[in-house]
Amino acid sequence: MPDPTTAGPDDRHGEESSGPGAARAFRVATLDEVAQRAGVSRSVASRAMNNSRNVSAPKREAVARAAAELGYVPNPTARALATSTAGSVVLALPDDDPALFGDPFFSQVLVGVAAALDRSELNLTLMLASSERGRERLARVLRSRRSDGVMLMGLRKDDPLGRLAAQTDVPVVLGGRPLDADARWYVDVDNRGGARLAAEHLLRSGRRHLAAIVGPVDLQASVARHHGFADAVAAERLPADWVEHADFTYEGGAAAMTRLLAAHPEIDGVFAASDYMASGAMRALRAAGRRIPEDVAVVGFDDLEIARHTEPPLTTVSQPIRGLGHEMATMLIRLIDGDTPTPIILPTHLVVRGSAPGPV
Amino acid sequence: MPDPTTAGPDDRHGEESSGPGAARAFRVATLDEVAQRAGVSRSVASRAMNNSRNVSAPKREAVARAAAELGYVPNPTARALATSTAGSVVLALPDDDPALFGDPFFSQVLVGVAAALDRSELNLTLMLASSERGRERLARVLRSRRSDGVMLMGLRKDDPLGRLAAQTDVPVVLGGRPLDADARWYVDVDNRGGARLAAEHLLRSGRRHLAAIVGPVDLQASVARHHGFADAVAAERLPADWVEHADFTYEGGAAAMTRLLAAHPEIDGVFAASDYMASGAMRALRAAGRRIPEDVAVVGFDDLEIARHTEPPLTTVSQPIRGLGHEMATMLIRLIDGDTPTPIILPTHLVVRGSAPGPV
DNA sequence: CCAGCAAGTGGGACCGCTCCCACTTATTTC
DNA sequence: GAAATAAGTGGGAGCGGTCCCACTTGCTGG
Repeated sequence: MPDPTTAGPDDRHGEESSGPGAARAFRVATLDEVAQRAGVSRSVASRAMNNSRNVSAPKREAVARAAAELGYVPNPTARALATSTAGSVVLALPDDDPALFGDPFFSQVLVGVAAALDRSELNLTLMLASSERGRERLARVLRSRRSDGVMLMGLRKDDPLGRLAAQTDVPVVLGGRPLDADARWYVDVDNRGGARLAAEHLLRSGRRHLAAIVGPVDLQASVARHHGFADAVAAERLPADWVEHADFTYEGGAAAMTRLLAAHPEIDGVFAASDYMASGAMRALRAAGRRIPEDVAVVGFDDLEIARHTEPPLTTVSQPIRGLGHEMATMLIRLIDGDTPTPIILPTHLVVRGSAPGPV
Repeated sequence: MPDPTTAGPDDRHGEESSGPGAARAFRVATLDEVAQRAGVSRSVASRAMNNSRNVSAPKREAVARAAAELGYVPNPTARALATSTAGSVVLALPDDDPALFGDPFFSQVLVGVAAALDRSELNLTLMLASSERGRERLARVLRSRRSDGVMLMGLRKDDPLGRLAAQTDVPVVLGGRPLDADARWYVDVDNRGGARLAAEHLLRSGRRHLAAIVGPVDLQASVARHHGFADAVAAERLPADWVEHADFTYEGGAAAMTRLLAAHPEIDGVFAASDYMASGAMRALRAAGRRIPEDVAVVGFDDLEIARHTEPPLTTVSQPIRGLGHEMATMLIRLIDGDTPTPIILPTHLVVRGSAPGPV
């Protein structure tokens, strides 16, 4: 009866089993071994490890001791198979998006997500899903229950990722709202309100010829910021159509500014829907001989680090980027736990710096 | 004998058991069901799916068809348990490091890693391991074989992460070398050579009073850049000790520059070990009334986007950040496959812009 | 005194896959 | 033509957990 589990006294927990030469195959202890050492059944050991009920104090302690001595670490894969939960969530996003990757935006989201996940036992799997392969992988992961939930960011209009996520039975939390589908669960930033704040600030400081540089039309955040700008300008019965689209990049912002100046030389205030674009716009303004803020005031959006380092420092709309990640993860956890959270809109606020000082 | 596998004809896969609208508890098909539908044993089905040998053409095809019809997706967890491989690797790094998170550095590494992983079947798990909890989690993951390999970045001197990684039997690839331990497998950038390039460029353009702003002493990359600077300056028998330390941030660079100016007003060239610090130094120089590059030339390191947007644009040492991530992942994959790769040092090169033009 | 109950215990059936191995059938080889 | 070899097949034992459930106990209460 060559049963290794009951083999004999020489069966100590395998520090080292001679592998086939290359790598040492360190065999970690299993629950069976812990149970055996503690003199209890595997069931009891399992209950003790998960400290659930129906384990007497002495046995619970014996198991704890045996586990410690053996350096036992539960095998998450086995647990995952048995419970059919993965123990991990995925964060999926396109990797070719300058709005996400051109700056510390993404890193900050990640830090927030990781912080929230840190309290749970969930691991974070990252999927950059812009390539076709990447998409397929995400689809497979979603269908195979390899993950307990998904966070999706940077969704554009008609993004196949959205449809993919809608088809799965795994909880999905969106970062930002999609333009087309209406999502059940999402965390967004008050883009419209923030943009309105920016435009109102310009108006309040006496600017009367406002232009805006906004992002691509297939991003909800972009459209919302555009709306916010228009809200404020229209409220003053000023023309709200001095608007150029760019791609959230520095160069794009500069080019848009140049176009705006050509069309409307009397511009005295600019709202750019990202700090990078604002920064580019400032270069274009300087190149055109305009002084900032004397001739033209500039307000950005994001409050990235760069905003503190432009010359003059950039007045901008601050959004809680880490908070976005944190709330997304928190919402996902609640969803996984069976709760029914409600969508969250995070507040934005204006940070006034030199590029657009307030009314004196 | 109540064997569920041969239970009866009413045992079909539950595709249409739940309504089309409210996707709930969708039971995905198992290999058993595929096998049954294809009229073969599970063994054959398994072989067919993994297209290994010993499957006749007709059966292979039957399995493929059945799998397609059932929308079969293999359960990675079960596979992981059976093969005792995880199917994923982890990228671990501290999340409180401005050198990693203050700029798009980290995102770029990630894109490189993801691109390399995209060719394999490996998933990427991200662990931000600066908190004590995070460290413990990483340790558990390493011991539980939940991961097939680890990439470690941003290791500082005496970092517990290093010891943690050394104790595991899972392959470990380092991004950058640690200062204390000597790593088996790592991918690094030629920091020393790059810094030398920077200093030599300043010298070649006629600068004779060089200072440097370098990073913290517990980072190997930082020390190496310092060395590279010293190499070049010492070769010209010029003083190589006009050096201040900062923390890779803009503010730190500005403060260091101020200190340097106070100590050595005759400075006519500055090497800053990061673009952010260079950018801060430029602000300090302007504040002190120095013209760039007429009075003082400035060279940075990294070639981040910001370098193109400073005024004047920053001459800097370009390093292949995505390449770093890509090579790390590639090396890890080779390690997992049982190969024995050799450490890699990626080349750096100088990008000349306005802040330090070349010799005329 | 025995049914009734709660706490505690361990046997064993899963979870869904891989892979070894005994076995059948077709193809060589001497 | 028998033996050896190759190709194909499916049974079944794991992988390392979870968890249901039948089965002791020790107490309570009628």
